[in-house]
Amino acid sequence: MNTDTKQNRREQSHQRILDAAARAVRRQGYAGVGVAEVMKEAGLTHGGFYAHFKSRDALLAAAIEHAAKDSVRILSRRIKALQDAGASPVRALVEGYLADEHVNACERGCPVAALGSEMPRQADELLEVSRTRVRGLVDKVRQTLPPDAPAESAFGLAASMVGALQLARALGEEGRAQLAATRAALIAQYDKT
Amino acid sequence: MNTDTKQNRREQSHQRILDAAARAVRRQGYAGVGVAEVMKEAGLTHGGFYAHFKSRDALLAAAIEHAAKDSVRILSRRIKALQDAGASPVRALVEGYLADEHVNACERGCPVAALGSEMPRQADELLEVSRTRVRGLVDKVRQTLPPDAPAESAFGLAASMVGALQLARALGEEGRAQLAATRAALIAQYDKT
DNA sequence: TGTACATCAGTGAACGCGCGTTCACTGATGTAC
DNA sequence: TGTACATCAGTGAACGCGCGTTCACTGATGTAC
Repeated sequence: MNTDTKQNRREQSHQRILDAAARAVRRQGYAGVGVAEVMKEAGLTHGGFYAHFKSRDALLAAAIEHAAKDSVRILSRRIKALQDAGASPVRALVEGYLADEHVNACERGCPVAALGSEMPRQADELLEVSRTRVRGLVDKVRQTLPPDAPAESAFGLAASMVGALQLARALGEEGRAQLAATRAALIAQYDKT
Repeated sequence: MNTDTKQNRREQSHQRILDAAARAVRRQGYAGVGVAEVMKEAGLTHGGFYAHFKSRDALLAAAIEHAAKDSVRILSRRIKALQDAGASPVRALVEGYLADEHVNACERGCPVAALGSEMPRQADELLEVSRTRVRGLVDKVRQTLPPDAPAESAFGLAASMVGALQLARALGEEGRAQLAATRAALIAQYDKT
């Protein structure tokens, strides 16, 4: 149908804007996302932006959620591959999350690691969305740990992984060497298989 | 001497600007530091800024180093008090770094935790200064751990503490509860006293 | 000691620029008859 | 089937605002004689 075509075009544009924003926010942080740049990356001009989002802040909130979905999809695939290759759930999680690929591909990676230190500074709506992402990460870790693991250990492992990813990214080359050892240590500690 | 007085005034202004910037950068992030706001907080007008620093970026680099000194001073005091009260070095480090006071007083706290996710995005000079701060934190942890601890464990503990502090700050109230358990777990893991 | 001059930290107006936002318009797509 | 009209996603010029930076000036402090 014709109506469908028009709707589809709009929807596709919307998705391209969201995709671009979800990458930009992880690459450049909350403050680094510019309306014009995002629209350009989506193949549009800046003027049309407000037909898609109420404001830059509304875009950011949607972008965080979109980024989380994107990251979960990529990480899940990697984790599944590791499990298929024989790794235990915990080992697959740690090796998947702290993979060198994740260190390098910040703009497609976990938004909690990409934005962690900026989250507490955000205003209402953005803060709430960001908190939900943190809880989501901790939950994901909790579901991976064996059911008899202490309740707090999910938060601890999530924090360790986020911190290690950030420090490795900040240090560059020399950080990557440290990561390998950290992966092994976390697996030794949390994997009771 | 009169020359001294004039020099002193200048030096005092310089310090107040640095202090204000060091707090601002931890409170608001790299992008959140504004020349006018910092000068105002230092009790001056914005025009005089360039008599003290070559550029906003030069201020930021100096502010990071200043923030690190400020944070080390505060943390060292807290850690020493804990040791004086009978805590082992590792316990004092973990309880001092992950103290509720540190969660709340972000603008006087560790710059690595306050800026971790933003560091990889900074340009040359700022990146180098930031990396040095990460190395400084890892070194501090290494010096606290017993000499026979595995070489990589300093990076791992530093990452765990930075990540835990960030997630606790992002989560607010509910994060503080998780922190207590994380402190205990990290001490149990790293303290072989 | 007092007076005229020099210094220089700090002031505040001004500038250029980028960014978020608005809005009148366009032109391709879809509808009515 | 063809023609006139309606819709609406997207365009691009324009706006106001905040920010980094510059610069001519001020006025208190310090120096020279």
